[in-house]
Amino acid sequence: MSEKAKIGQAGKSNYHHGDLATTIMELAIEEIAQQGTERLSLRLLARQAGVSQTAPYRHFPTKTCLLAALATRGFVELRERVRSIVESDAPIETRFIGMGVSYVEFALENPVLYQLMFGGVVADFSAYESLQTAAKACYMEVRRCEQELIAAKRIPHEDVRLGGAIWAGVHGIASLLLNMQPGPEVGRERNDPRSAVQAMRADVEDTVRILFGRMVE
Amino acid sequence: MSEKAKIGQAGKSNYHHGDLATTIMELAIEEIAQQGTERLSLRLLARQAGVSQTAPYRHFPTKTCLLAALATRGFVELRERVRSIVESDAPIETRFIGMGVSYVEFALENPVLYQLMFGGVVADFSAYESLQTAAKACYMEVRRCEQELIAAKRIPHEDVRLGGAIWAGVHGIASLLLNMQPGPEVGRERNDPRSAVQAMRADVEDTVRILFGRMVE
DNA sequence: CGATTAATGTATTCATTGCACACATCATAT
DNA sequence: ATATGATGTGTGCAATGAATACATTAATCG
Repeated sequence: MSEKAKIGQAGKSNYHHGDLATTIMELAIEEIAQQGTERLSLRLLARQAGVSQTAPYRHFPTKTCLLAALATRGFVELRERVRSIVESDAPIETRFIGMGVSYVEFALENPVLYQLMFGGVVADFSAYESLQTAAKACYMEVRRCEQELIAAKRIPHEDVRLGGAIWAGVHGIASLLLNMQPGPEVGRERNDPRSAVQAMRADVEDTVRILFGRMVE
Repeated sequence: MSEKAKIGQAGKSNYHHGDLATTIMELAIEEIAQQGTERLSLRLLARQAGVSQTAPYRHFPTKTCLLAALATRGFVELRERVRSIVESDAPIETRFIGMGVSYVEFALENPVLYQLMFGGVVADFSAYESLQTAAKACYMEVRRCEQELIAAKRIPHEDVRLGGAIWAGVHGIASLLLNMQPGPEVGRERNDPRSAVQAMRADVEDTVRILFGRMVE
């Protein structure tokens, strides 16, 4: 069972690719990063993978299915990252801020995935069950962090919307950093939104603290 | 000059449509709301507008140009709305919270526009100058609100990232509300992210206060 | 072992799309 | 009135998403 994975690896039969699904996903990420979601074409990915033009459809019956799969993977990975922070044994204040920082960092490191998760390209989340459960699981980690804050009596626990507000905060930072990227010519004007964005990126932790300061101190 | 607008209005020549550009934009919004950005087709819009299949290209040389135009309009309208709040003569605390609320309300009322503005579909903002300046102008209103808060000595004014953080907050709320919409079957589980989202939507103002509470009190 | 079967990839086909190009028609300003 | 620019039309083409039928392989089980 451990050896079966290297099927098409060393120029063998060449009929079966070995792991087309993940290969397609990886190529897709690259392609989206350069061309955007609109111009992405399954056929091109197939060509790049050195495989029949319709082979990818075996794994992703629809272009949107591919995008949804990518988004799902994004939620899984983000959850993993957030969890590793929340479960560490630092004081809750540290973990809380750290969670926010690592959340934003994930977005910065995986811009394509993050955009797919929240960019509305998939439109109907509920049409893809695994996507929906992945998103839910991801949120539950954030929520867990919130619960611990409450338990530590640092905040009044009657705030039902607190979990959402926390998520909104980190998501907002991440989304802005991704979407308001300064072009090659960096505007240095006083009121240029991009300069604010630049400042935020320069020190994500500070930005998180500005937003959540009251909750932890 | 005031009568020239009703050109193709009352079943006249029918050759010139009168105002194809805005008609296409409006149809596009509807279509995107139902089908999503991917499935949107200029040809379909043309058919719906009762016009040649390639006519829209006269106004929007590219599909992405149409999307960019929509996003631009979104920024213009959002700016207008935010400004009307910020410029009123209520105390700054009220205007600040009100700004956040009206920002979120705009997103809820214009989900398609908002998604186009921040969903990353347009990818290269800097390729469309009017879009970029509209976005900048929009941010400047938020920023203006921030400056007034600072002037009122309510917050330490050395926070360069404050403007960005404020924007991130409202944007995060808006984006989450749009993207985590509960499906027909409303999850009532304790940890369902959608229940948090529902709570947020039920009272946007409270949510805004939770996030920005410290800044205004 | 050897045959069955499910997983995976291929070949072919079709309607639709984005977009380019040349042409038609109108509105207006000179 | 007429030249001119803005707007709409018609045709055509390459590329796409996707459906269908077929080929090849790997794994299972007698």
